[in-house]
Formats: sequence, structure tokens, C-alpha cells
Amino acid sequence: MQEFVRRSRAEGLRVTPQRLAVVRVLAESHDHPDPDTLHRRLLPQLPSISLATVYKTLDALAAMGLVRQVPVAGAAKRYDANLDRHHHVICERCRSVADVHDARLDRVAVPEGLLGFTVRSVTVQMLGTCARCARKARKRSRAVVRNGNGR
Amino acid sequence: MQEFVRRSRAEGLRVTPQRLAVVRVLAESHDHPDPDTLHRRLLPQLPSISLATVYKTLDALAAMGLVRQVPVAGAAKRYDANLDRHHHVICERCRSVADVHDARLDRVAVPEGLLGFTVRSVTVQMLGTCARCARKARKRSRAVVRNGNGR
DNA sequence: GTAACTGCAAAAACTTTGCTGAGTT
DNA sequence: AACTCAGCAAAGTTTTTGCAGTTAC
Repeated sequence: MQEFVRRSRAEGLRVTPQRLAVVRVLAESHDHPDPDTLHRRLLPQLPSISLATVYKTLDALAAMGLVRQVPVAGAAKRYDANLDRHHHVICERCRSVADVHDARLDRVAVPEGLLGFTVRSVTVQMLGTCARCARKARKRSRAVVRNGNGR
Repeated sequence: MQEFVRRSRAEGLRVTPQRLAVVRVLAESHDHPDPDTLHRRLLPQLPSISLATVYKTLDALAAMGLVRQVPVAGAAKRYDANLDRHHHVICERCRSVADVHDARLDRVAVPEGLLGFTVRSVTVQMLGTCARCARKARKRSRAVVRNGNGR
């Protein structure tokens, strides 16, 4: 946050109410939102902010390294303001993403022989099913037992 | 490949020349192409195949679990036909993705306490700069020394 | 023969761009 | 005062959908 102001000044970028709001709301969001989701969250407090501004701001923040794109299969633009080293669990059903902090995962060793590739960061990604989707799936299969597979 | 035919039969899906070609070309591609790239590679051998068919086929293959979406930040749809357990190095500059096979990475342990999340697979993702982009960057910085930062 | 599939074109979704007036520095 | 930025609308991309004819089963 102060970091954001500092870096902006350093790079000749301006600190506007819109950018401050994007930074704040993204920092408070722990679900790695996409630009549209973030925009919806911003509207209540800044009803005139446009989606284009959200896109541009996220680009600027990413260029400054204050925000990171999260690699989620099938979703191009999801952002994370948490720059601590961390890992992700991703639900394959609902595409939700949660952070995992784990010292053992942080110690994963980079293999040898990557043919000139320079590794800057290592993250572990766990794919599976979140509790909520598992619950839904169970409910559905019970329904099938009771009523027959209803298609 | 035979696997594809078997699974298709099992699920009542049809084996068409288009699908066979998609499966074959994707299996031969080691760069995790997006649908459009794949489509361009298919055209020489199947000039009438449409991009929509490529999209639909990739969906079907992913649903059967014969193909996987690769999580690359900033790129929504990239596919991998390699189902062996493996990991990825991703160049942040050119977005190229290469597979890494490494037994030590395969043994990464899933942490405790994921609150009901069921992990199905674990992959390690290394971000950095590939050899080619590093070479380009070096050349550019030499040029800057000689000519001044040319903007 | 029947149902699923292809290709096409149109629609929807997502992202970027150009411009003008406004606001930060 | 200078120059960047916000908002808007338009353009560009990417992905999905509906449909008529075709083809695998």
C-alpha cells in the first residue's frame, strides 16, 4: 500500500483514487479475482470506475511487480496481491483458488539441467476438489440413488 | 491414441478424422499449444477443419481426461497431451512452456490441513527466463551500452 | 437409420485501444 | 503548466453457440 505509493512515485506513475481502490480491494480479496470480479467489487465504493481502468491498473501493478497473475488453467487473468511465497490449491470443478503456506513446499529444490533456463520462482500447485464441491457432488449422487439417474 | 479410440467407444463418442488428427498433432506437439496454434498445424493435413471443431474436440478430450489444460498465467487455453506426471518451466518473457521430469519433484508431499480439499495431483511450476530470451536480453543490453538507451 | 459431429456464421465473452476532458504532480 | 490518467465507446481477440447437412456407428 505505502509500497504502492512509493513505487508509483519512483516510476513517475500517478496515484489516483481508482488505483488506490484497486490496490486496496485486491489486497483484501483472497480469492484471486479476475478483472471483472474486481470491478464489481469496486463499484459500490467507486460507482464510476470503468472496467477498462481496472484492466489498465492491473497491468500497471503487474509491471511494477506489486501484483501477480495467477496461473489457472482455463482462466487467463486472475490476480494475486499476496507476494509472500506461497502455493495454490485449485478446485477443478469450480475453479476456486486458495493460498497454501507451507515451509516444506517452499524448500522444493530446482532440478539440474534445465538447459539454460533461469528459475526465478517455484510454486506448487495442487489440483483437486474443494470441500464445497465435494459436498455438492455427494448430495447429487445420493439423489441419484433415491430417484434414479434423472436424465 | 488407441486409448482415445477405446475411451470414445466407451463413452458413446465418435471417432472422426478430425478428432484423430487433433489427438495425433497434439501428441506430437511438445510446446503446449493453444487452440488456434493447433488449428494452424492441422490445416496442412486437413484443410477444411474448422477452429470451432478444434475447440469442441479439445473440450471433449479434456472431459475424457485424455488431455490437460496447462495453467499459464495470462493465457487461458493451452493444452498438453502428455499425461505422465511432470512439471513445467515457464518463461515469463515469451510464455513458452517446457516439461520437466524429475523424480524429486514428483515426491513433493501434500501439506496437512487443507480444510476438506481433496488433492488429485500436484505439479511444480518454475517461472523464469528461457535460454533464448536471456540471450536476446543480453544482446539488447550490450546495444544499450554501445548506443545509449535508444528511446 | 439415428444420433453425434462438422463447418459455418453469428453471438457472446473477454481484452485492448484511441480519444477527450479531468486530476496529479 | 505539463503530462498522465479516467471513462467511454469502438475495435480486436478469443471462445461459444445454433443450425443444416454429413458421417460414424
